[in-house]
Amino acid sequence: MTNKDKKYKHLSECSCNMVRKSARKITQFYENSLREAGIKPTQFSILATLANTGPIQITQLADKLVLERTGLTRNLNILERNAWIEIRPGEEDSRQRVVSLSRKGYMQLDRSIPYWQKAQKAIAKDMGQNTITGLRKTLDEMTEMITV
Amino acid sequence: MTNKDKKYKHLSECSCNMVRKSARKITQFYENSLREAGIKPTQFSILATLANTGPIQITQLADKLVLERTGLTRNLNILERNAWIEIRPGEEDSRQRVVSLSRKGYMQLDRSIPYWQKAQKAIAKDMGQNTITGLRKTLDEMTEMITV
DNA sequence: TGACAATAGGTGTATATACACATATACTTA
DNA sequence: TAAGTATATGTGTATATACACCTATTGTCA
Repeated sequence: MTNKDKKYKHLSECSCNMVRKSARKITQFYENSLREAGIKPTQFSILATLANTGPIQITQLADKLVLERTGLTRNLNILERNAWIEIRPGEEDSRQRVVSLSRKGYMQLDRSIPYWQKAQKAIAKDMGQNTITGLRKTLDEMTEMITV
Repeated sequence: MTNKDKKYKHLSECSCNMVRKSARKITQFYENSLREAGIKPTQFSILATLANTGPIQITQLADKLVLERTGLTRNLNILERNAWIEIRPGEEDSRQRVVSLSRKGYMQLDRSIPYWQKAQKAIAKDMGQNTITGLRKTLDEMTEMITV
């Protein structure tokens, strides 16, 4: 191996790339799983979060989802177009917009859950539930740790 | 807790979302780190891979990067616009296009490496090198395992 | 060798994501 | 209370990513 080869070898150990690679793969897998339900993973995660939080303002929702606020806005546009969510102004602060699941949104979420569960189980079976649990812990720590 | 609450609680354990959340965070971190070098993490990883492989055809490169081929094409357009890479037709098979790093591409890569290293070290310091190594192993397994 | 399958690659279109900047409303304080 | 600051959100623009579909070339086999 020449010096030149060595010089670039370690670049393949990029921590950023390792996570993104996996993210691409697992996203494809969940997209395939959810396709029949007519929903994308991002959209699913937003509906799921809304089902748990109830009505919530945009900045808070973005924070919960670890999603850039302006990115969330465009995601919400899609959900609103599908009538899965309702957005109304904040009652006390008119700058705010409060997002909530619509009846149709709950129906879409309920319809999607079995497909999501199938994907969840497939991953857990392949990797082992313990591995997944450990992975979640490590990734959550990483997500918490990084302050951008 | 009502039944309704319970019903949606487990959705927060989505394996897809846990990886994507981390991917967003760490991407932001590396984007910030690399900004001064004038390069994005995706672009950096492509240049780095090219530095290791030498001239390589597009499908093979996409495979190495675990990147969807058509997505790679658009990435390559940007790199070509910056004159960091050269693309020429395959010598034996004229359907192929062979990608290689240009002199300017090597220079850009070399200029970027210190910024990348700083990010790498920051993550390793925060998480612990052992954790990172284990994480890489698990994520690589996951990436390998998932067949879309 | 001509028809058809296989392969390499690009384009159309939609969603996802990021950041810089713009706007509107609320708050604070001199 | 007017001026300046802080907060909540949206828009412009670029990159990232996915899939369905299209084209061009190559390979195969009757």
